Amino acid sequence: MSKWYPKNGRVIFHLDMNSFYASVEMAYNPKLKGKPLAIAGNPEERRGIIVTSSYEARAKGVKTTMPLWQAKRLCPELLVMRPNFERYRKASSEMFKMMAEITPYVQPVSIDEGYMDVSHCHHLGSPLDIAKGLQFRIKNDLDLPCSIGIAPNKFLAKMASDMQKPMGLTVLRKRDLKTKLWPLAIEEMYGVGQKTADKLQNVGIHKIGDLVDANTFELKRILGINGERLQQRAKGEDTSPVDPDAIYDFKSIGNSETLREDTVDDSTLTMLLRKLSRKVATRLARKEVVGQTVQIMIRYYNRKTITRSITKSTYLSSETDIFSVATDLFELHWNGEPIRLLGVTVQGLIEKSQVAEQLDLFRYQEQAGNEALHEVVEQLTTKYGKNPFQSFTSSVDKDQPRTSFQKDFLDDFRK
DNA sequence: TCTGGGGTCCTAGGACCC
DNA sequence: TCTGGGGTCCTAGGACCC
Repeated sequence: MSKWYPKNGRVIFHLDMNSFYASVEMAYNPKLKGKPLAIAGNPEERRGIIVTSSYEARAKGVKTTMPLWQAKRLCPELLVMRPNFERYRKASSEMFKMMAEITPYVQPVSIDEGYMDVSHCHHLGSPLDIAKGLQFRIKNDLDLPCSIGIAPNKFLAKMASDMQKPMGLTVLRKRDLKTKLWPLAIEEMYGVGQKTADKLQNVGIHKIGDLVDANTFELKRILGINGERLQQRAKGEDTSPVDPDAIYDFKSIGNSETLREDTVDDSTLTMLLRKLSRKVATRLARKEVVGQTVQIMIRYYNRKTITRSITKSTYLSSETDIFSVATDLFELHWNGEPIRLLGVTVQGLIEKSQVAEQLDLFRYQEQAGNEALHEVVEQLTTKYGKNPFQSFTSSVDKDQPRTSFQKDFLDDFRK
């Protein structure tokens, strides 16, 4: 049975839904099938952008993040819908359910993609058969297309799922790297964006394969720790585990909004801050977490963006508290120029239930600490006839020379 | 008529402590 | 009179991904 599985090593799937939002809409309304369809953030707004588009739209040059007006110019017959997140969430949870029926080692990465570790699924057949079955079910039951990459680690699985779309099944083994991975352009590599691609091209690295032979010190000099990691990945090495719990320890919750028009109007900006604080508070409450740091983001008319944050000594989660801190930060740091976008984020999150525990622990430590300190001071006072700490304070305050009493104490102390 | 909104991770400097 | 080095926390910005 285990003939298909490596003796040492893992079998990882990366499942990626193809043009997910558009595909879900087509599953709901089959009349949309075969037509150029785009999902746009806010179709009525000037500043709407393309979130996803069907393959028919892509054929006309429509791309994700393209401003809507530009997409319509390229493809005048483009059908545009606004996102319907309820539908997408439902389809997503059905898809993850099907994955979880195969193995509990499922790591959701976003609404439409996830990793699976099927290293121990011998009883279900070969990896390729498992992947085929999963892809078939998702297509048959949900009417949604997906691509699956099969590889010995997450990075290669991710690259593999990208190689054939839509409805691709791609196996990428170590022995396939030379022909399937290394010839790809460097900007195709997961983890390499425009900036990194520019830096790498400047030193003659144009293909993923070029990374393999590159000098590691040189890479580290240019890209920091990421340079080393990219090289490891290019060599096909990635030990990061499939972590089903990764989605639970989120680190921040934030909301931001681009205004219809750039503005300096105080009441508009205050209202928006209030609205964003409320949204964040609602989401914190739903997840039953609280946070210690509040961050605001201001994007000005010229797209220059600043963030300002402050960490409080207590945890907060209410709309009132978040709004109050956000307003303070805003008033302190806004330079008065027209604003395009505002954002409010709460970071340093912990579970609500942990706050009480922490508070108890803190009280305990404080109390224990105070008791211990009192004891020490008492002992010292007995020994020297008076509290040495007090005289230290006064001598520093008044800039007086040390008394012989303090010298004694210090000598004693340093022993 | 340019370019959304949700995140994570890394870096780097300064404060502060030991 | 001049002085180390490591660790952690906080803050701001940048790169990347979906």
